[in-house]
Amino acid sequence: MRNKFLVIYNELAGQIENGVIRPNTKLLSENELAEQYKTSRETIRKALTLLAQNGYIQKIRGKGSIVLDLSKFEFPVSGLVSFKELAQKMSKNWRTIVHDLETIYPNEEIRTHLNVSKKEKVWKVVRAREVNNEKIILDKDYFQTKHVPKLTKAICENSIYEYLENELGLMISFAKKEIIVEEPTEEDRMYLDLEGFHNIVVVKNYVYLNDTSLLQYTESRHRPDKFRFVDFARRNR
Amino acid sequence: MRNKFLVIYNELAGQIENGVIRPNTKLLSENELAEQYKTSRETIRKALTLLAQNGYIQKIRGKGSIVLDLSKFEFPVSGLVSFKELAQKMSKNWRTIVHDLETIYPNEEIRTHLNVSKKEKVWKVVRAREVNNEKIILDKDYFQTKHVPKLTKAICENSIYEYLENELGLMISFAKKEIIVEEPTEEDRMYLDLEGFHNIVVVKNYVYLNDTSLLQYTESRHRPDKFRFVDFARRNR
DNA sequence: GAGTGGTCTAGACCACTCA
DNA sequence: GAGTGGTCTAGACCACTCC
Repeated sequence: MRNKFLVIYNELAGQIENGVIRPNTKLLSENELAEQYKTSRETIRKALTLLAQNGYIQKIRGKGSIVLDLSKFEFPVSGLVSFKELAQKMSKNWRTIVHDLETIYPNEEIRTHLNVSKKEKVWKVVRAREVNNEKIILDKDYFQTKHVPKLTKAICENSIYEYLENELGLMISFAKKEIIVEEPTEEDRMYLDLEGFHNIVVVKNYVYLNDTSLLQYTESRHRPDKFRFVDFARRNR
Repeated sequence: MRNKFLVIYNELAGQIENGVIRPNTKLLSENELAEQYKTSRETIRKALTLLAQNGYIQKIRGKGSIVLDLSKFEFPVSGLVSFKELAQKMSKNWRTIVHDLETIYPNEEIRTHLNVSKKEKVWKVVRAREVNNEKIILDKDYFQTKHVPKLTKAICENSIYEYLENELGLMISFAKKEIIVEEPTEEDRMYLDLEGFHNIVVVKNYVYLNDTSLLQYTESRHRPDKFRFVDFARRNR
């Protein structure tokens, strides 16, 4: 992290999170910050733009940058967050149970989702997520074998994301999420503690790499009472 | 719209949408674009960054900017989109039925959501949304009266957002969305065609103005079979 | 009118990709 | 090594807010 603007971003973000810079106060002006960090104003602006995009501040022309009250916006987890990160943040007791881990010749549905040919094998991973002794999420993942040569039970029980990014060096760049509600399937009833719920919240997730190729298709199937999705949206213009 | 980078953004976005620039091809390089538009490279970069953020292109260092296949990512409506915009985009038959339009002294729940005092009145608007002759969404809106002095049935039947932004000149800057699933209330059963569904998808929406003050709290209650939410997330770094 | 953030410039150096 | 996008600079002018 030798990017100047990232260093400044992280320092300011940390100070806001720790209350060193208090909500509803104004940040130093861009010119003052440029002087303080001995850098150009454009670099400061890059850091502040990031802060604004991530919900730390609100920039107001002619006035300054106001520090937002983070506690009002807890967990803008919209983006790309793994179950492990999330579970740890909420400091819950959690466990992952791997029900299936194999390479398969995909059926037509998966082929269209993953955009692969009949002849290509894909990884299929089925995992149940248990939080506070209740199995409430069923994750069905499909990966391109050309990007993921090896996968073990241990990796699936920990975090596949960590493995892909840190071990394999894959660069995940963007994802498309779709949220819908369905009837539970037999598989849902088998692997989850459904307790009579009549619906399942399905989060379909398409994960793309830096070179725009599709890496993964995931269906995350949530028990409706334990589902919560938070999104933080800014007007672009 | 005299911002150079916005003009360039809109021109390129339009060309991508209309297929003039085809998916999976490369954009001209930043230097070439700077020359073509007779501007500096940083300005081109601003336009391209916006294109990338909105899912039009993927920038790859050392290679170039690849045009993404928009049809794969239809409707990245995540952000701040009104029901009217959405319904018109899907070109469905739609209708809005206003069930309630009044100013009230808010109860405690609304007071915490809107962060107002006991003495302040707020607007309460209850509307059912009918699409293809089925009432599938119940919208409950609460507005600060200090920002919205007047509100009529006609406005509520059309688009409150349009009124706030175009008539009142309010500058909406960001919103926090929360999606959960609940049991239907009596009100849901009364105003919606629930047809035996046991759950309601609730989208809670907090809308903030440019000066960081809270304008509106909305609960959008969807029949689960007609609910669909699409989100497009980029890794920030 | 002083100060703020928003836009724009022309140039520099870097890290990366690909032939 | 030529070309690409990523970062950074120092300076300019603008639109806006507030006194």
